[in-house]
Amino acid sequence: MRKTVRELQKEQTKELLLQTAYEVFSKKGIMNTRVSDIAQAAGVSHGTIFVHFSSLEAMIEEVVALYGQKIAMRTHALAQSSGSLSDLLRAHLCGIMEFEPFYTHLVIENRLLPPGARDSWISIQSAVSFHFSLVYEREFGHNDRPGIPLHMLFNMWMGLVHYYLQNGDLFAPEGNVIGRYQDILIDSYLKLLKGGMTEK
Amino acid sequence: MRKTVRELQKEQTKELLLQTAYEVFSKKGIMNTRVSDIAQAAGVSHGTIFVHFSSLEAMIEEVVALYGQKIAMRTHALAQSSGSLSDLLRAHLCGIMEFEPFYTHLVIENRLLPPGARDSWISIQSAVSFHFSLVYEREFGHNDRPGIPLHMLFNMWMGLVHYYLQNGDLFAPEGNVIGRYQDILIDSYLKLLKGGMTEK
DNA sequence: TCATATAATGACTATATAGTCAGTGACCTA
DNA sequence: TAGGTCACTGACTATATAGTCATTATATGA
Repeated sequence: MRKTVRELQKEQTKELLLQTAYEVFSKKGIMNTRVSDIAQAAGVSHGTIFVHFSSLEAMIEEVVALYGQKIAMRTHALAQSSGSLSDLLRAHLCGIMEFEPFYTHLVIENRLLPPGARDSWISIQSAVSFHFSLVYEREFGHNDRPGIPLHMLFNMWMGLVHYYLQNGDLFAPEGNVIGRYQDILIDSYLKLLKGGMTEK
Repeated sequence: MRKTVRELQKEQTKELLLQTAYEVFSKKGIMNTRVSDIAQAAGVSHGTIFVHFSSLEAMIEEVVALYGQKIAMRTHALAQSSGSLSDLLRAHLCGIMEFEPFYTHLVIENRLLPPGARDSWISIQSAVSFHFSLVYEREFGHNDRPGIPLHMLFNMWMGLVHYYLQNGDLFAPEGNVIGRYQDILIDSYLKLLKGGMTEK
């Protein structure tokens, strides 16, 4: 059955709301955004939001799910062409950089978001973890760092990156934390990792 | 001039409010706590809070300043007796562990707190940074890790620890993240650090 | 063409909660 | 001991804001 104009416009409006919410969240933070902020930015009335979402929480969950998936997909795509761990880390940071303001608010607020949003957040991490393990074992095997579990190496990388994003107001008040620090982050991490380690 | 009973009781009440707020914050999180939660837990009326604090924000700032200082002092004390970096990291984690629920909420919420509270949070980090640099240079000098700035090594440690605390709901749902992971955290970090590095 | 369905509207309601203030009784001091 | 002071009370106010719903205007399709 063909789509009527109405159905099409409804979809467009919802699309508009999701994207507008993403932009407002990126700028103001998620928990600091009011329904009216989004309505106003999208140029629709307050009530329209609730035509498309059952509640603000539901809307947050949907926005985070949608853009979380975009982030994961993009990271996935960039990671495909990574031969080395160095490439992968750079791909990871590139993926983040494309969504940096929003991603940063997820880093800052993820524990305070509705449950579904936190789940989406965690699946982004999982996607990265998958590629990290893959590339790491291809490059080094898994016995080169006896006593340090692979997941710990992954957690160190994530911890480092998120630490910089979470404290972005100190590290790069203009906002481009990744652009400014990606080289030193990757370089330092790899030097530490490879200290005394032989490649496969 | 001697203190009157009144003055004394006023001080006691304020003390009680600060400590009660600390406890409620530790349990419920800071931004999720209402004035009435604290009043009820302390067994005073709602209005009493505002006899002692000009606003909820001011109260939060004062609580975080007070307990932030306690944490810093305690860490300082524990770090004094640290001969090696290993000792220092353990001291650091011990210091955190004594305040773990509250400290965890600072990790999770610090970017959303009133400005003064964030300042207090940052000074805790500074205190740790100071000891870290001191012990590190004593143990290794500062040329053993060419190409990795000392502050980056510090940020990696902090990033790792905070990553575990921030995701404590995944790592240790019962809450004792540090107790459960301190050995592996210290061990992994030091192994990574010392890979191929000679001591001074 | 017209009766119906529905996306959008925005005024309205319900609720949560920070902060105020007049009142009270215990303490203070002269 | 008497009048004043002040910590404390809790009902009250002000405000912000999520969510509702009757109404409107437009598209649908018989």
